[in-house]
Amino acid sequence: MKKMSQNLGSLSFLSRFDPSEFYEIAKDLPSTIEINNIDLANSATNSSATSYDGNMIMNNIDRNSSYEDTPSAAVSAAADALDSNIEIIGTHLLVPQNSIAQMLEANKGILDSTIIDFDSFANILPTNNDTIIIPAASNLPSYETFYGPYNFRINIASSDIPVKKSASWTYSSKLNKLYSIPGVACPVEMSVSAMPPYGTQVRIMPIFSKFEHIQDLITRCENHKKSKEFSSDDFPDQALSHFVRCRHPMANYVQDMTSLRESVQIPFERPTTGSNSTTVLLQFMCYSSCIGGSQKPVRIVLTLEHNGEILGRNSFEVKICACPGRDRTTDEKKSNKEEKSAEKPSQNQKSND
Amino acid sequence: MKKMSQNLGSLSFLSRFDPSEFYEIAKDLPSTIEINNIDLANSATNSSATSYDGNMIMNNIDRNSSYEDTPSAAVSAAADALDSNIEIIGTHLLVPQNSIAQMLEANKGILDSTIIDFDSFANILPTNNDTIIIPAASNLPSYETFYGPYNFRINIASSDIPVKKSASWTYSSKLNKLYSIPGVACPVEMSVSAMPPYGTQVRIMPIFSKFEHIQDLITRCENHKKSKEFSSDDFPDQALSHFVRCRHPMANYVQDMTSLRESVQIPFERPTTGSNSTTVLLQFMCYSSCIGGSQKPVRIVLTLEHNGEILGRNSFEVKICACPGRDRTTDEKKSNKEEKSAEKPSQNQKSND
DNA sequence: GGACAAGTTA
DNA sequence: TAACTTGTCC
Ligand SMILES: [Zn+2]
Ligand SMILES: [Zn+2]
Repeated sequence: MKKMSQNLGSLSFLSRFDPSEFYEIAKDLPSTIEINNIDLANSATNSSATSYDGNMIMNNIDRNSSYEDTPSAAVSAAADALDSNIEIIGTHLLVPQNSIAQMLEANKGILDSTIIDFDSFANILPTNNDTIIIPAASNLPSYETFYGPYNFRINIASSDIPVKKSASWTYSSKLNKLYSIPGVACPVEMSVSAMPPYGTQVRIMPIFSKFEHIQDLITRCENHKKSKEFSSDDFPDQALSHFVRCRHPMANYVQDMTSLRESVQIPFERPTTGSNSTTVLLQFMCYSSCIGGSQKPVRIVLTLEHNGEILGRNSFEVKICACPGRDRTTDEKKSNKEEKSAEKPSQNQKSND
Repeated sequence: MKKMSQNLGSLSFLSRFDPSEFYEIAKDLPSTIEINNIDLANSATNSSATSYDGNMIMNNIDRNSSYEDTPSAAVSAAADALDSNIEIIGTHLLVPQNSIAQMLEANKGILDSTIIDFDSFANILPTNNDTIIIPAASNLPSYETFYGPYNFRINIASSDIPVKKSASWTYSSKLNKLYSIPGVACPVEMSVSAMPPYGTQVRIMPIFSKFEHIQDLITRCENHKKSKEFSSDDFPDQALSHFVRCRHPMANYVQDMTSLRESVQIPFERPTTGSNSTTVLLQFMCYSSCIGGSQKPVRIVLTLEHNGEILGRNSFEVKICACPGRDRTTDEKKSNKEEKSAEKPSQNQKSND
């Protein structure tokens, strides 16, 4: 447990951090932080839902967490945090800038190194009982795009026009959304500008992208888990309950012990000579309607990881359905219609992506 | 195992049997019959799909069967039987009249008693290898209406007109079809003209009514079985997988060991003084769409039983759905439309009920 | 690929 | 209760 003290003044440069720059600091952040005695209710920032300027985003690192409570306790802790003007966006904690900034300002001396080691704070901070426990990374995953030091990117090749109604999968680059029939292998290309260290892996994890559902786990429905439909027998038993499968001989189906989230890991491999991207084949083993339907959009998050450090992150939305072509056309028509009606101002706008 | 011989002449009165009359004979029929050496391919009767006149219906009795094979073996045996001009209707075996009639004619002497004891045939029949095994009652259930010696009848009270679109259940007497939201207790009235013997029970069993699906088992889908939805905790564990629940303190949730079919049994109770019917509350624990959808219509069969003997049988179709009122209206409109178009002859008519 | 069926949302 | 969503049939 790391602790930080309060009332430390202002460090405005923190609000200009972009995610890639923040990486060097964030990669060694602890996954759980206690903040002592910060009077969050008095923080001036009342951030709107669409603009986070003036706030500091603290990136949670996906590693073994010291947050040992049950998921429901985590949710209630998260609710507490929200009540205190701390907003949770993916696995990020959005804390009013002046609070964090003030903390850091008073301890400028220890910010000289390029990597902020929060352990350094341990001995200068008081401990008392009214602490806010911020949930760990494993409870609230992020899908924020983060190319990282190796410029990790993904691409899904799709013949956009015309949309083949009968295709078993199709990708809308306009919506960054993949449509597929369950069990169909969809190719996702990954690229880096430089080869990451040996042992780097790609984790593929499905999450609900809306904040209201982001804490819900995604797993196959009981009906499809029990049925042989979509299944081939060249998958390990662990894959049975996983919504996402990866057609890779070294695919490793894991479940995080703390968050209970299921994901697949594969080694990151150098592209074959002459190509500048590696293709991974993903299969989705339930209909979107099995796991929440249209009101719970699903995102597939690919993270480049090395020894638990996040080296990059990309994501795309998926809809697994019986008629990918039809449903993509419907979505794109609706999107076009919304764009037109967005030209005249309306107060009820949702900004997706 | 009972056996019957061949080439026995004609007994035309058998074709005039009605189900109630047949009861006295049928109640002691063995559940498995082997027919030896009958040249079914040469039987003259080529019964049409809509008329079974001129055939004899043998009622299978629901008791411990000597048919010990797996369900799939039973299905293939049934298919063999069908190939041989024996048709299966519910748990009834439809055998060309001349075959059975000929068998019985040659053994007229043993038909003198009011109850035909097929054991009497045992010593006059040859045994050899080319036998047809007819599946037992437990494999193919019947839903044929049979009021029986106690005039067992059911009724579902429904305010027919106008159809309340928002009702949680509604009954169409025109279609003899109950529409209900899952988990809703629907009242079914049972009546008898005389009180059956002590220990008489009512068995409630769901079956698919179409011949193509009648051998399929009906059980709750895995999703609803695992979910707490629709469930109250005042039901025993055995009820969990049952599609039909009965709100009766003595309800007994059973599964037939041979057929694997699930059903609920309750004691048959005398109506409260002043009433001439007993009401039983039934709950249906999955959507019809969970267990096959519109192409697999479901019937609820209520049988009055005493020591394994069938004393009466009634049934009604059910559709368990989210909008009972809407779907009933749709069905009745369609039914009206079909009635009109049925006035000009068409060869593709399906006679339901 | 159109039309239907049927759970869900508003 | 209407409209929409979305799996399934034809
Ligand atoms: Zn599923
Ligand atoms: Zn169900």
